[in-house]
Amino acid sequence: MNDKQKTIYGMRAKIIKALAHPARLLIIDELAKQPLCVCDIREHIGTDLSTVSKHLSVLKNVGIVKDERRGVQIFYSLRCPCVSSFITCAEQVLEITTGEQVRALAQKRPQRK
Amino acid sequence: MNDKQKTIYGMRAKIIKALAHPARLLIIDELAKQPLCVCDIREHIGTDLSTVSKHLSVLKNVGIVKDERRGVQIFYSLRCPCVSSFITCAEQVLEITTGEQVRALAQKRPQRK
DNA sequence: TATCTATTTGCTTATTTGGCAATATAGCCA
DNA sequence: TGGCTATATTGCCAAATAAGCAAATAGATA
Repeated sequence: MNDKQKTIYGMRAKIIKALAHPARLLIIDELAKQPLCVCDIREHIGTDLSTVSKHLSVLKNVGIVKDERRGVQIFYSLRCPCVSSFITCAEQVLEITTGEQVRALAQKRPQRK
Repeated sequence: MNDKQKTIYGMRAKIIKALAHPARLLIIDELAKQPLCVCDIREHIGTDLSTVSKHLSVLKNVGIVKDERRGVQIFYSLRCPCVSSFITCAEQVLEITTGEQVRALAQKRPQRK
């Protein structure tokens, strides 16, 4: 991996890493429906407000969400809706693997290939 | 976030986390072209063989790749090609953000909104 | 100024990563 | 069959990174 590749793949990984957390995936799911303020999101996640804020800043730093102040509240929304496709794909991987597990369990007898 | 959501989003995050590393993204990119053995991948990445093997096991554990022995070598391939779309989406996010940075730099004067 | 909302900072704990060395595994050949 | 070799994996450690909570800080509005 040369320097150019390191840069490119490093930047991509940074974005994907920002999504690689249960709370942040939930945030993405909710923001895909509508923009929300921090306290709204806090209710969905159920952790400390500062934790929510940190997750949002992670997503904001890599450009996945944007924020906009409306009075005392700050609303977040998706800047790039395609991130929802991450979840779809993750679901497909899950289906493939769990599907195979189910089939493997069902095949207690030697299978005819 | 209730228990069911924790499970669902946890599983999804696990899959996405498996992709959230520069070396593993490069592996995905290469495997999208053709199946490769560990030593082939090692040449692309340029780290210790054991490191490559670990990355592959991370991908295998979540079901993103599968392995198959051919003679003395073990070939890895994508089990779910949709993971390539992660990279495409990451590119889009990058374009949006870097595009905005470029525009922001170009606008040294106050902009008419 | 008082209050409501959100962010930042400091700190501890937990997780991830990469390299080295040791170990395991399968194929191949005498 | 038994041993040899090429290939791949695992264990262990140190360094780097991330997560979560709590307290302090900032910004808007009445």
